[in-house]
Amino acid sequence: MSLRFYNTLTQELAPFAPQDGKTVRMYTCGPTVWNFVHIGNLRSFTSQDILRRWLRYRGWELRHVMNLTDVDDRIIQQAVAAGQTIYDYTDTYAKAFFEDTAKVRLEKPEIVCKATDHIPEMVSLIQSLEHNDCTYLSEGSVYFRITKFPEYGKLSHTHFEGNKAGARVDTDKYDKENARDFVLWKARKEGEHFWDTPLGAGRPGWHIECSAMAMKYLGETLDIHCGGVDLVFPHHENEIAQAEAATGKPFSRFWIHTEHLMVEGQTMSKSLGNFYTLRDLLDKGYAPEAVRYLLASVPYRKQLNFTFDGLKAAVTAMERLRNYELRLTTSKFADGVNPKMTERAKTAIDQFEAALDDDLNTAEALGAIFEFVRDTNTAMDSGEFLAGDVTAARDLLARFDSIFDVLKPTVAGGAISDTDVDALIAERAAAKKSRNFQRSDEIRKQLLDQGVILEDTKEGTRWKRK
RNA sequence: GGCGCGGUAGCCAAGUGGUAAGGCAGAGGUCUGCAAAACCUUUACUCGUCGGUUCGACUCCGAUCCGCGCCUCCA
Repeated sequence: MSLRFYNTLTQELAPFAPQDGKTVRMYTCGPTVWNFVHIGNLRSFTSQDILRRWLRYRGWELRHVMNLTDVDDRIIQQAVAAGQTIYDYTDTYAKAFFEDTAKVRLEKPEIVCKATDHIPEMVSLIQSLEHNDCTYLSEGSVYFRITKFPEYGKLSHTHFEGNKAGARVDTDKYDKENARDFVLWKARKEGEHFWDTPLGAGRPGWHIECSAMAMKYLGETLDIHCGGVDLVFPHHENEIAQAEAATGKPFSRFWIHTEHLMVEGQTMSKSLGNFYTLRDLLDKGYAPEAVRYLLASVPYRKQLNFTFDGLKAAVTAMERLRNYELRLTTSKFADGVNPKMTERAKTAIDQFEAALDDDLNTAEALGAIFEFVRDTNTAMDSGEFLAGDVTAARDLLARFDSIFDVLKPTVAGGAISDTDVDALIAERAAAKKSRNFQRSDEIRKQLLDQGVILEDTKEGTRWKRK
């Protein structure tokens, strides 16, 4: 079976290939840079990172655009409260966003773009819509008239009633003709940041930035557009309306949405006290890779229930894989190649690839890896795993890690150097030889305090960082 | 009310018309100066509930209960 994804637009699993047969043009809705990234955000961004990596694994080139929303109501409020310009205010969080996402090893999209750098593009798109008679002016703001876009609702599969202007709503009482109409350009308000444009002084509505920037960098029809499920309506529905009413072409071929994350079975919210930023978790001592592992391990279309027990389980599971890699690289195996092992590795690769091809089934992909690990560990114990089998096993791990990226520990700055570790291990070996176990254990304890774990094996002592 | 996602062992979770992957936790064992690591055995006669279709369903159909999300800028 070929690579396929679930498309929100068609509500079906469909084979995927980029429209030009070469480069995937993908747009993901990035963060609103008004706060530190939380684990709910990170769930979405992690699933998009897995998608990125899998598309490349499958040989496609990638042109991935992600926006930073750096102007909206909250930002304006917060910036005013902090006595800063919106630029200074959002800069802090934009920087923090990339620091945080780098820690959980999210690849940076090929193009990252800020809303405030694309005001002319947005204005121009709104003008196209004006030209197509899809807009109207009300109290200085420009609105999109959804009656001009009959397909409105096709993404969220909603049939909106009462689309006839004035039929059910006394338009005189409202600034919109229809309750579902949405603002493209907001008239300037006293004390708010604004731009002087042909549309008048004001600032962009929420949705227009994505349509404008996506089309600027990716053309009128994207291959994939991603976001969290909460964005299906109204955000993505409105993006479609704006883009398609302007161009007359499909805005995106695939719409891929990540389900929400819950915390201890409940919606994550500040008021429930179960709201966690990545920084909160790292402050509690969890490795960023463990967070990544946990977020990646549940398929993206399933709600993920985040718990600290789950995070601890992720730590252990990840360590199991790292221990396996360590064993693979440090153990000595008898010469030769066991065809059974070669075959076993091939099966694992097939299963791994089939799982991810199937709408990024990460849980099943992990299952394939763990089964392989168990089987080959057993073979190592029994002596059936030979030196010539190491390459195939390492190749599988490399394929796995090119997607999951959790095997290499994050080494803190100022950590003890490899040579110092080796020197202490040598001293400990001497102590052990003279049966000075007190000194031997002392060294192990000392290294442990510095985040280094020693393991004695038949072939000598091996070590790893915590 | 409308739209959508889901209910599988203590927890997380895959799967499928043919008799329940994997991870974590638990129990017992092997190995071991100790500690790890690793392996073995063990933990769902059962897949929310009730009907139906079928030789056979957890998997298909119907009904029903429960959880979650969206339907006013929250990933």
